[in-house]
Amino acid sequence: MNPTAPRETPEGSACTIHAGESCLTCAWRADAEWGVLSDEDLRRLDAARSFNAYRPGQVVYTQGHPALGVFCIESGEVLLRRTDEHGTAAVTALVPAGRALGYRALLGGVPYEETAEAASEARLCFIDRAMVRELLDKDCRLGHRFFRRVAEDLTASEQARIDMATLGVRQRFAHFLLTLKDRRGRVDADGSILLDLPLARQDIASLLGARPETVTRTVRALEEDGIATFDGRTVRIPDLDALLDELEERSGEPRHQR
Amino acid sequence: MNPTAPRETPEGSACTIHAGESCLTCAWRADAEWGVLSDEDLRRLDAARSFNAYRPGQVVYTQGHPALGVFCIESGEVLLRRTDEHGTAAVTALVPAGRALGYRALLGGVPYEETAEAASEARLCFIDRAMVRELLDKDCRLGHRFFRRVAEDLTASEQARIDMATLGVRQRFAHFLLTLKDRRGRVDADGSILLDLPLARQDIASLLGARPETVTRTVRALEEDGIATFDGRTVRIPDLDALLDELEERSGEPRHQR
DNA sequence: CGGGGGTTTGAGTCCGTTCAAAATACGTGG
DNA sequence: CCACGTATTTTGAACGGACTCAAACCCCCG
Repeated sequence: MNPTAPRETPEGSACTIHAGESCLTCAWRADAEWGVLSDEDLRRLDAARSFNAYRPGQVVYTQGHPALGVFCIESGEVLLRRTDEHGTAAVTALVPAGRALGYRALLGGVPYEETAEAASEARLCFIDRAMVRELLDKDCRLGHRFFRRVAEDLTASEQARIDMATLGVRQRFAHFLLTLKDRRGRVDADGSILLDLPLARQDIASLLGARPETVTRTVRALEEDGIATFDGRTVRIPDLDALLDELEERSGEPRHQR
Repeated sequence: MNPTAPRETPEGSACTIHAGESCLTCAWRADAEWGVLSDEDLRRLDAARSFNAYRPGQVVYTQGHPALGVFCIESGEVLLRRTDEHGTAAVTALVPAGRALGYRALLGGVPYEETAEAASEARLCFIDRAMVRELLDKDCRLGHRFFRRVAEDLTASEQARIDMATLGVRQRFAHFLLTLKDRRGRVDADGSILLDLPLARQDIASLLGARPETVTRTVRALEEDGIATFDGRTVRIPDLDALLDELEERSGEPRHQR
């Protein structure tokens, strides 16, 4: 269950930079859980946190290890990978910048439930468990915010389960592209949308609950239908409406009752 | 989104019984979230709560309605049914006795995310939102307990997603039977295990992420292989090991990395 | 006794998988 | 900077599990 021993500090040898943004001026302050804290508490948070840069693929924390603290994604995206008791591994989420990581394990008092690794170049803050606990005790609202976040995650996970049962791979992939578009989509000179896939094909497949071969074929099919063109990890979407139409066509859907 | 107007009291016309178990002597006290409360608080909880009986299929609360409070399942089981924005309905969980219901919406400050209906004959407690809030404010540990519960639910939901992608219907069904066995399994005179299915075939299918026809065929296949026999809603499992073996055979499993 | 929903059964189809091999991308050391 | 070995991605062909559709069946209830 616990292949390697726990460590004292965040894993990997990412260099610690003390020059990171202040929590008070953080771009994500409004959305982040910490946003409920007073300026004074934020300053204490500021002083206590450390700041690290990660290269793509670098592990942030490992499933099964005791939770050392909470991470915040300042920039980049982080992949969550879970291995169950049968040894089956799957990507469970691609977490966007601005969100916290590892709070579930820390607040729940359990080891990390998944391995987190940087999907792209990423910069993360790390807040030690002692500081988190302290802030949590001081201001109950912080706990509420984290509760809300988990509740949202749960809703999202249940929706993913429904989609898995209801939608085909093509539709799930289209949905994934739209999510990416909202996060990191750019508009090209000719008006078409550009975005980069932050994941290897394999990991996209795992996230979608499909095999890599199927993803490849789906990509080709979308290209042949003029929905999108793929060049390496860059995707071009000439007509957003065409992609949106993909989601509507729910082929064989269970009759919704009442 | 909100088909009917919210109501003042728990839905349906279940008769309120004041003679229910006291929270202090509740069989689930040790497991339940309220277990962290002091005897004094438990007495206040006792006084404030109401107690209702539900017939199978009766709605406890409805998706989209504002959260009025938290329910506790004293006996019986409750089905959670979720309808997404496309109108696709799916059973998301079968909640066993001893667990709370509706806390996610209430604590998260959002409307109920799903419709809850009694799967079997059930007896539930209802705790008004005002009382929940009061206890929550007074004792932070209660909030922690609920956080833990949602975190566990999330882990379970993610596992279900993985199972959906990895396992066949037959294995998912076998897994479902084993869950039921742990909850409500009895041992017959001849040593075989007996249990009742608390759900209609349709709902089992939905919970498993399959069609009713497929469930029927799976049932037949299990009977032909001597794993279990089905008589209406009663299931007989002559050899538990044979059923357990079903779970091991993960046919085409994604190579687990590292 | 005649609905009516739920369940079962059958036949045919399709989507996604499996397996195997070729092609491409990638990182590393020379 | 190029050559090489490895990992990933792509392609092809064949298979199979679960789905669709449609009809028959059943049981419960009025």
